[in-house]
Amino acid sequence: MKLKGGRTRDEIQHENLRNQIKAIARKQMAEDGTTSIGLRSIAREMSMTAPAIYHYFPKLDDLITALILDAFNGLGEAVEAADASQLPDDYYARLIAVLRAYREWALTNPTDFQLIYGNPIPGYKAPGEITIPAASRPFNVVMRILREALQKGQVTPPSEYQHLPSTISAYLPEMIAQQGYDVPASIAYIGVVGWTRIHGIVMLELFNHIQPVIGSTGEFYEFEIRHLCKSMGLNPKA
Amino acid sequence: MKLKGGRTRDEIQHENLRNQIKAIARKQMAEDGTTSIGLRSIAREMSMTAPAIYHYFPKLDDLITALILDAFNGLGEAVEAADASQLPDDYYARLIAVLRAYREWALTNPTDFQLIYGNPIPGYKAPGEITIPAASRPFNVVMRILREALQKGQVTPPSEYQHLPSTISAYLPEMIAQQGYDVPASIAYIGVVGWTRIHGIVMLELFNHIQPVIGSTGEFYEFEIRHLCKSMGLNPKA
DNA sequence: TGTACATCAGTGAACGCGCGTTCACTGATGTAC
DNA sequence: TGTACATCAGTGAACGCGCGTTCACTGATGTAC
Repeated sequence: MKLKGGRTRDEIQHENLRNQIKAIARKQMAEDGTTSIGLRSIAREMSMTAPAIYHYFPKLDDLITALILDAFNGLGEAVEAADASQLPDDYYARLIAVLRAYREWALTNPTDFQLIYGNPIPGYKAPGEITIPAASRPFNVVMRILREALQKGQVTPPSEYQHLPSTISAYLPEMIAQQGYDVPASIAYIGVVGWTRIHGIVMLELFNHIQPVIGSTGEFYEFEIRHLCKSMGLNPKA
Repeated sequence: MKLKGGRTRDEIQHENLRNQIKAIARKQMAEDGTTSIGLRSIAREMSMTAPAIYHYFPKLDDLITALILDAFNGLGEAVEAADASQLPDDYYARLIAVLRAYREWALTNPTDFQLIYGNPIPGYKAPGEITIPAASRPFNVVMRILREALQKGQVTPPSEYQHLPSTISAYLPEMIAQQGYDVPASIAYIGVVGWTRIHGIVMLELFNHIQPVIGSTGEFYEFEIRHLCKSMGLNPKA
């Protein structure tokens, strides 16, 4: 029997169970780390036998891939939503919102963040052709904001980034073309710089390395992302 | 029978075996991740029975603590050696060498780096009173260089860091006094900023997230640490 | 110099637990004719 | 409308493997008298 969307009741039920399995896997990760995902323990928690899980994920690796995809897409959606929540022509507000969203998503989904940006899971090999597009979403948003801001003349890449190291300036245009970013190399470069900067703060905060040194990681982050925008000539709307 | 240093042959033998156990644990981590350390598998590789290990590490956690300590100290020593390898009054060269050493140590000891800065090991709780002093060593080196450079007037904290967020400017002097850094808050702050910046690059490079975007991570790092020094007014010796 | 003793590294067996994956199967459901 | 069939979620048993930790013990060594 077909329902709307061309999916049968069975297919919907199947997907519901896949989601339930993933939800339990996420819970287990939160409790015991990303390496603790186990088909047997998930089955136990679902009051099922272990082999039943194989109807939904033929291999443990498939489950992990699904979790990683969900995580990348979750971060991507959070970042895109933050961007969309601001006035389209307020590039400063958009970029700040996006940078905040990156940190907030990491702090509210620490195990998902570890799953995608932390230690690899032993023995697991991610299928790049599937995960990479999802992984690019947050960076795509930043590139879009910077491109639009640049078109309106509201971004001026720092002068020292006009002359990049030779290997990098040879590489970036290729990457930019491939990704369709349509920005000058200096803008792509500063996007990468921004990413590494917020990522370093978030990583050190996530594992509690930086709190004892700086006190308030929240204020530190706010202060730093503002200076980051400023350093590229992107300022609050008058 | 006592030998030099007041240690018996037995004590030396005991320590040798502790080191051998740690070496095998490190090898296993390199192969299967930080969560794969196992007393039984170590014993197997040493052609021993598992209970024998308990003479050297009463708990698995003790072994992990020893590995973490070694890792922090290894990074600390690498950074200190890099500092010492430069002319004492060439603060720019010293800081650059130190920043390079951080990345190089991470890349040549990726699992040790994951052990101290990556995902926590499920169920393991680090004894902070032991690990924190070792963990501070690299940052201590940076603070020392900046303090000396400042005394010689060769560092000028960026103007925007003269006015820090209130919580942070209230917290830093306390932290500085406690650690005996003897620098103004703006200098401590920029030290933290520097740490988060190199850490972000290293983390993203270590897990291969940034290569596809920037091409050469080595040149990127070099370029960025130079700009970092420049941004605090620390320039190459004439 | 010889003997009694203490020390302690290492063994082997056991406890109680975990895991991923395969296999033949049951039993319910929906489908085709 | 009734029957034969295909589909597939889920079971239970098994395979072969892993783990940390405890326990009573053996056996060698060095020490004290």
